[in-house]
Amino acid sequence: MATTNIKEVAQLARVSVGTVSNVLNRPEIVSPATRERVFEAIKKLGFVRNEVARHLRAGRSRTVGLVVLDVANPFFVDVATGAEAVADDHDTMVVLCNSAGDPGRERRHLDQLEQQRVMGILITPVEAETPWLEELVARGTPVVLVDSPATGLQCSVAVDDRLGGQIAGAHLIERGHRRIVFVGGPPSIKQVADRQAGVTSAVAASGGAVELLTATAPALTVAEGRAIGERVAALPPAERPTAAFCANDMMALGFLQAMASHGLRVPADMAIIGYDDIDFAAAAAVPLSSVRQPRELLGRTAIDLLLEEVSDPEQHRHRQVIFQPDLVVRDSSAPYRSS
Amino acid sequence: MATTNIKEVAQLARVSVGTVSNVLNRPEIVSPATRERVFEAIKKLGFVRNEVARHLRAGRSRTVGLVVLDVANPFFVDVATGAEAVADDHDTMVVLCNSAGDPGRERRHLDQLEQQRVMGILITPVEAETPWLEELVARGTPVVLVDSPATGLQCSVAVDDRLGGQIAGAHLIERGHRRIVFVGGPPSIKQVADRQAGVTSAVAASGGAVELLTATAPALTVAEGRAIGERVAALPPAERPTAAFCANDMMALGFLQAMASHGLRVPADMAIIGYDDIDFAAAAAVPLSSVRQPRELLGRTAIDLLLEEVSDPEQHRHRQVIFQPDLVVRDSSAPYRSS
DNA sequence: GCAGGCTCTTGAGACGATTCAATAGTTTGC
DNA sequence: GCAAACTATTGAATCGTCTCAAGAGCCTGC
Repeated sequence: MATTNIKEVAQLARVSVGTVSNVLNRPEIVSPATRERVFEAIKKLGFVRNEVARHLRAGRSRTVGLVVLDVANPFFVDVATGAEAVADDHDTMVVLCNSAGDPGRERRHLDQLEQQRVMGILITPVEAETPWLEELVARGTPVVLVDSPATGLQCSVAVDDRLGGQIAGAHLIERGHRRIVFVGGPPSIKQVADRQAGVTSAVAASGGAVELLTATAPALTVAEGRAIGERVAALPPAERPTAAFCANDMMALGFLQAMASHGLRVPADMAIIGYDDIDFAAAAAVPLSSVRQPRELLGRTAIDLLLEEVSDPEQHRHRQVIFQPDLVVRDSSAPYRSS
Repeated sequence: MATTNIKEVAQLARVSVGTVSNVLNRPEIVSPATRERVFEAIKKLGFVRNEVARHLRAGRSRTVGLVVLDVANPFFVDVATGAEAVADDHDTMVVLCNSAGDPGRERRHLDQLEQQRVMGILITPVEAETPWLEELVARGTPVVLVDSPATGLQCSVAVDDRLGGQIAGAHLIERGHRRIVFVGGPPSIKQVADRQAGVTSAVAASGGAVELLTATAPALTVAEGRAIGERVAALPPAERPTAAFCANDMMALGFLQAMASHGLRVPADMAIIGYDDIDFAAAAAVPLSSVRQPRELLGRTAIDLLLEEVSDPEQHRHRQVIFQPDLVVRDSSAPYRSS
């Protein structure tokens, strides 16, 4: 451990600790000669500031927690990248925490972050109901919900998932599909529920001509997408849907793999549309159509809101920012032709 | 900010701060009645321990920094996942930092981590020469090099990249390729240099029958892989290599996309082999052959070494752990047939 | 020569939790 | 009944830094 402290520096430079602190924080008020001596002592001892002590004194840290549902999902990595870009400009550190869709892990991370007195937390919650979060906010840690609209208790940034689902559904229906499966995850995740509601409303708008099936998995991963794909592929052709709308691209990629391994052609036998438009979607076996979200912008906006709240808590009014998704059509949802 | 402190709890429970601390840390030595009163006060006030103060007092934290070359590369996400799994079992937090291949960013992250007095740092350095790192170690922060063999100054975990390159090269040669391009990144990155050395030695072993070209990019990303792919695709067919060995899967995916957009068939016109075997490699347009590394195991082993060093610095001897890569053959490197 | 105004520097008191020697109170053993 | 042993609690010191009121010099102007 770098164990040299400001006191040793002060001794070596023959000044008081207060002066060393001044050299570090307001060098202009220290005389050049003294400043030089202090710098030399710092260098000689290899002194490194103890940020922990500074925080304790200051009462607040320059760290923001970002709790995401799945670090393995590039969507969240992009959100994090956006947030970090802004944080960098504000001398702030972002610590990335992975709840992996597990409320227990989420809670442990939140506890840890609160105990560390982070400046604030950006979070994509596992569940729609978030009593811990509300307590945490009540105790004074600012929170911004990411990719999940808030109830007014705090700020949030989100993309209109209902609209996204609707766009995806309308697209598949327009392409001639009459039997569509929604490949989703736990409906407790707000985004999943909304996307499902969106596709459901698109189907309803078709006036009964289109049938919507639903498959749910415990997590939005490639493996779960593949598992559902296996089950769908195993259906007798007459019962099998001709198109799948997946709750995210990870699932879509897994679903796509299952189609391939069962000899089903995409999009001829099965059209697929994903969600998020992660970079890997375009590089997939069959380039994936997907509902695109402004990933980095979500992260940037979230931390902007947080920094705004922190810098002027009195003036701050909570805001709910909502972005629009848009559809990226690639090969996986080419027009339906009955074989 | 959760601003209630141990003192207020003590007042409300009508005990001393020492007793509150005891309730928190050694509840068994406090009488049940007192303990209960303190718990009630804690609950009533919504008291949350200040980890910063604990840390200051204790002098050491329960946090480990993990500095990676590229968070957008799932390889590193998997390494991080492995490390976090072990950390979880030791009540330790992993802070993920992204150097993005930029020495400046790397240095800023290292400074930050040192100032926060983290327990130790796991890092995949941007450059082979690492003077800052050595100073950091000299000042007392334990460091474990990840995916990069150390010089003996500290522990390291790595995969034999030279062997990996050799395996990939031998495989392509065995498949009949006589003109191979190495799609690499900055040679300052040790892994890249080693993989290149490996393929070079495989080519040398062929006794002059095989020609090896080299393309380098400033970063190991999908975009850079695509850019190199564009250049290679533009070569006259006679000069064009028939196989590409990419420094990692991200580049391979980009390279693959470029082939597709130029109408070159993989593997008929161009065989491709990647490195890392990330999950997306199997889901690519043409499933990618790749040199597999034990990704999570790297992370687990790295933090194991770190925890070992921290828990008993006297006894600890630095170790260099080296794993073996193995080849995963998929469609992208099917046998070469002259068109 | 001295008041008043500078410029630097100092030193003490937070910040919030932990630790430990000291103390008060209770039980046990004989 | 009293010393010894034990239990429960206290209070002060400590970790490393920052802040700020106060002080020490020094200069300037009259």
